[in-house]
Parts: sequence; structure tokens; C-alpha cells
Amino acid sequence: MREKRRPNEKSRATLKEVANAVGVSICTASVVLNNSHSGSRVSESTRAAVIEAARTLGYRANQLARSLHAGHTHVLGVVPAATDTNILLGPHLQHVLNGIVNETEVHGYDLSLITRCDQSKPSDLLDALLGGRMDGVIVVAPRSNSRLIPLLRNEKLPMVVIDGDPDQCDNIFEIDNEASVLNAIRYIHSLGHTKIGHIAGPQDLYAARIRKDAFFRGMSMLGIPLRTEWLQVGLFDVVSGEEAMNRILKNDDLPTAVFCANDEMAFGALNAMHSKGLRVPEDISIMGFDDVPVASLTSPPLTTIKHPVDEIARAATAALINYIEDGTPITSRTFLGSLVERSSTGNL
Amino acid sequence: MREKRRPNEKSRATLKEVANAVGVSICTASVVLNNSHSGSRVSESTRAAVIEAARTLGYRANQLARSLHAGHTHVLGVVPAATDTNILLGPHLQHVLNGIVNETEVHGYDLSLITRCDQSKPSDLLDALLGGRMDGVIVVAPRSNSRLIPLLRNEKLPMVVIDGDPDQCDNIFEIDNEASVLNAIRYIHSLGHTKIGHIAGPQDLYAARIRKDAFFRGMSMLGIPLRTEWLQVGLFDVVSGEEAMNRILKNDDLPTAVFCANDEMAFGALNAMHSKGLRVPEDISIMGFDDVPVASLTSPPLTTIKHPVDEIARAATAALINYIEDGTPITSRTFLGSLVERSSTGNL
DNA sequence: CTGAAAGCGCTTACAG
DNA sequence: CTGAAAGCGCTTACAG
Repeated sequence: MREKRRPNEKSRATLKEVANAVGVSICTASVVLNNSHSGSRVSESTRAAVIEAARTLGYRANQLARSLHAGHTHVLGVVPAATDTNILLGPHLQHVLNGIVNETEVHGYDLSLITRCDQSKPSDLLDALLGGRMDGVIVVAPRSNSRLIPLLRNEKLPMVVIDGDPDQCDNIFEIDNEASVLNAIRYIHSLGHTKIGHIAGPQDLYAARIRKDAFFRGMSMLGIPLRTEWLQVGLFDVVSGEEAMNRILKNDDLPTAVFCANDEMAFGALNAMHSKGLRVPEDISIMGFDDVPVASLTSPPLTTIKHPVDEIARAATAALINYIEDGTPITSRTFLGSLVERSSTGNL
Repeated sequence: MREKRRPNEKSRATLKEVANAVGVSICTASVVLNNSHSGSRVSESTRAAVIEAARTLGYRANQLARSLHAGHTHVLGVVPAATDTNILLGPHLQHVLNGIVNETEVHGYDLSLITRCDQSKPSDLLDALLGGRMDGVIVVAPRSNSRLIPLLRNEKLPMVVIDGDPDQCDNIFEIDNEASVLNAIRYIHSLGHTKIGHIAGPQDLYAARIRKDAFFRGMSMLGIPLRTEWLQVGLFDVVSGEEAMNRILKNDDLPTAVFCANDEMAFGALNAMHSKGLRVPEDISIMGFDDVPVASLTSPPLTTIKHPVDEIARAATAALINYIEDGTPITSRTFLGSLVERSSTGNL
């Protein structure tokens, strides 16, 4: 086992050192440095001396010690969806994270990114989560086969889930997937399309499953027959979207519109169309879901559903913090998406 | 001040509780739970009893207490470039973060995202950074006017900087901006262009400044005259890139190629071209820098310089961890970019 | 106005 | 093989 400190590295000034420097007890030093008990507690001269000593010694309170005493840390853990690697990639997660940060910033919380991934060793993950280092945790888009979620539900760690399966978790904050997809289908249908395909997302993700289910329901509500050869599933990324679209394009009879479960796969579908020399939307209309920033930059710009990610992430974070600080019960909430009409969809 | 624990929330089992449950000292319990001192230390029956008790009580070691003792936490802080808001947005930072995570994951470190932004209250930031909660810190793309960096340099917290100004920081890991830009200019020139414009990035960012300087140098090396009206500065985002391009397009005499200091602004330039009805690359070639994933999705796909962000971030993180654990000195490193030829650039 | 003491939860020599 | 004790750095009643 290595040394606790390297020899020439003088350790950070401690409360005891500043107290000694002034010749007061560490208790007094602590009181003045924390500004507790209004002014009358400590004489002006002592106070000034302590502050001065702290300054010259470069004293910073040790947060570990402070938190150990206080029983809270003002840090929130974030558990990103587990994929084998590159867990932070994908514009959706990025925006979720950004929304979380926007909110923690105003509350003075820091964020701890859990990097060990969900699937590998749930127990290690729990050690990290439950080791007192975080006051609560935000789980983002857990997979349905997550081993972490059931374990975490038995613990009393305050928790909130963004994009989770209601059958699997409580305290869920997410877009109203069903209403949004229905909205999308109705829009496509209103353009005159009845030959509609769907590129679904990975089915171990709740959002992907419910979007697909809603697609089915929407089609049946509108009395449009489903064509399984126009139904493909991808992985929510560009490449798999392109592959899925290519599979659809292999058919002799082609759909006139394809609804993709997220924007990334829609980008892939656009790629597939371009490389086959097909025009969007003249040959086939393509629609996405999420409205990530680049959605307006593709050619043609993508018609999609705006996913209020920032709002959702902030609401989830705020609810978690309110629960931690005041015990305010957390209630699941659903958010409205909205149609963003651009030019990747057109009249039949 | 609120209660430390809400009434009905029974606190997590403590080492003392498991020791009591078995009827041994907490020292013994600690030893078996940490597997220290090989097997001979504790009798098999005691060991089994402790483990069983820990299991049924749901014991998890408190990391705060452990770290307080150990003097390290196995967490690294990340300080993202300070912008007023949405600090996590931008594909570049996202990739840096992802690269960092990829590396911390293999070393078993967690990440603490510092959300208070650099500019606001440097002292608060220092409290968070120096409070013993992190073993080291990774600063990403600090602004030149950062008040944090000079303060941090005086502290002994292990630190590494990704995309920093060599005049301002040590331990820098970044792409060889100069060589990469020179490479880009030479490439554009080899296509026959001599009327070359540049959309530079925000000049309080070192990467943007040095790219602009390198652009100047490259032009002069090739004996191409600079035309200031073809030189605009943006903010490294799409909108400002579009605006910058529009300013360039206002001239009567137009360049035949424009080199943008990052991909985002190149996307904006592409937008500007499209909305003016101009063709890329027939009317003007556009080149970017970074090769973010969507760069291959624009129309036309963007010619750019591949920025090995993942490699850089991982190297920086690994160096930091090596220093923390073994005292291995950190040395600044520079990484090679490479030309990615796509179709937004063409022969004159 | 100030300090001695206990405690947050753990680990690690050091005795026995 | 096992435990009493000190200590990590802080805060907070409680006395004086």
C-alpha cells in the first residue's frame, strides 16, 4: 500500500493548524469560519485573527469531514444508461445531463457521474451509490434488464428516474411518448400518407418499446394496415438507422413515409435515402423524434417531435432536491412533446 | 436547520451495528469486511458470522469515513469550460467527457462534475475543488480570462488541462492545432484555391486563437494574401457560424474556400450557403475542424480535420491518475490531427 | 466570550 | 485470533 501523502507534498492546512496559529480552540475557529450563531458569539479581535490566519494558511474546510458530520453531501449521483462503452455519447443523454447541471447549479449541488456501468457489477455500483457520498441519485434511461433498478428500489436512497419504465421504477419524469407518437402519426396521415413504415429503437429501452406500441395503436386508430416488412428496429444511433432504412428499401413495394423513433436513426435513414439516390420527401417522407439541435441542419431539415429534455431533466432534479431537503414527496410527471414541422415530410 | 434525518428514514447500517450483531469488535468486523491481512487473521466462524450479518443488515461502508481516513477518494473533478449557461452542450465537450469516463472507468474512479461555473465565484469553486473530495482535477478548455486557473496553479491539487493555453497552464493535453491548421490550408491550396476565408472561434479560447494565428501563418507561408473582409469571428456554434458566413457573403468579391475553426461553425456556414442558394463546393468550398460525428451527415458531408478527442481525454486522465497514484510526473502532450476528405471541398 | 468533549464511521498499528 | 485506542477533520451541544 502506498504512502498516504508523497513526502514533499505538504498537506492542506487544517482547522487545528489555524486554531493553533491564533492560539484559540478549534471550536472557536470553526465557529468564526462558519459564521454561525450571529455576531455576538466571538470577539471581534479573535474573529479577525482567525480569518486572517485561515487566509494566510490557505485553509479550506474538508468537505469529507463536514459531510460525515452533517449526514449529507450536496452531491447528486447520475447513473447514465448502461451501454458497453461510450456511455456519454448520444445527443439525448448529453441534453439530459445539461438539464441536470442547469438545475443543480442553482441549488448548489455537485454531480457525481457514476462511470462503472450498470450491467457489470451491480454490487460495486451499489457500494458507490450507497456509500454516503451522494444525497440522491438520478437514473437516466435504465434498460429493462437493468439489475440495478430492483436493487435500488429496496434502498432508501432518494431517487428519480428520467425515461424509465413505469412497471419498473417510481418517480419517473419523461415525455408523454404515447401522445407524442400519436401526434406524429396523425400528422403524417394528414399529409395523405397511408403507407407508413417505422424504425423502432432498441426494445430493451422503455422509450423505444412504448413508441413502437404507440405507433401500432396510432395506425390501428387510423385504420391503416401494418406492414411488417416496413417495420425495422435499430439501436437509436445513426448507423443502425441507416441499416434499418436499407432493409426497408429492399422491398419492392415501398412506404411513402417512415417514422423513426429518434432523430439519430432518422439521420441514418436520410443517409440511406441519399446514397440510394432517393429524394426526401418526394420519394419517401422521413420523420424523427427528439428534435436534437442538428435536426435543423440535415438536408432536408428534419420534421420531428420536440422532446423537452431540458425541462424534464430540470424538473426531475428539482423534485429530487426538494425531497432531499424538505421531504416533499416526489410524483412522477409526464411532459408534452410538440410537432416541429420542417421539410423532410411532404404531401403525398 | 433541518433534521439530519427524516424520522421514518432509518439510517444505513453501520459497522458498529454489524459488529454488535455478531458480538465482536468493530475492528474485527472491519478487518473481515476488508479482507485485509490474508486469511489467518480471523477465525473462519467469526468471519462467516460477520459477513452474514453485514449481508442481512445491508451494510455498505461509508465512503466518506473511509476517505477521510485514507486521504484519497478515488474521484476526479471535471471543470468544464465556463460559459454562462448550458455548459455541457457542444459536441466537443461531450466527447471530451466521454473520453474521460472511458478512462476513469478502467481505473475505478468516479467523476465529479463541477457545476458552479468558473467565472462566477472562484472562491466557491476552490472550496469545492480543494475540500478533499477529489484526488485531482481535469480542466477542460479554460477561457483565457479564467480566474480559476491562476488560483489553482498555486495549489497542490493534481491537475491536468485539456485544450489549454501553454502560457497559462501546465500539464496540457491537446491537438497540435498549428500543424493541423497548416495541414488544412495546404490541402485547400492544393485544390487550387488562393481566395481563402476563415471563420475564427471566440478569441478568449486558446484553441480558437492559435487556429487563427496558424491560418495567418499558413497563408503567408504559401504566399497567399490575407483579405480581412473574408475573416470573421464566431462563437464556435452553428448560429454564429452562419452569421459569420453571411458577413463574408456580403462582399462583392467572394472567396472560393472558407476554413472554419470548428465543425459547428462550418455547419452554420453550410446553412448560410444553402439559404442563399449557393452550392458547396461548386461556389465555395467549406472546411471544418474536429470531425464531430454529424460531420459526415451534412450535405454535402464536411471535409474537416479529425480531432482525436477521445485519445486526448484518455491520455490526460491516465496521466493524472498515474501521478496521483504513483507520483509519475505529468508531461504535456500534443496529438496529431488528420485530414478527413469529404465532399464540402472541391477543386477550383 | 471561549473551550473540553463527544461524535460522524471508518481503519490501522499496537497489544495481548 | 481478537480488542482497546488513536486518529482522519470537522461541528455542535454543553459548560463555564
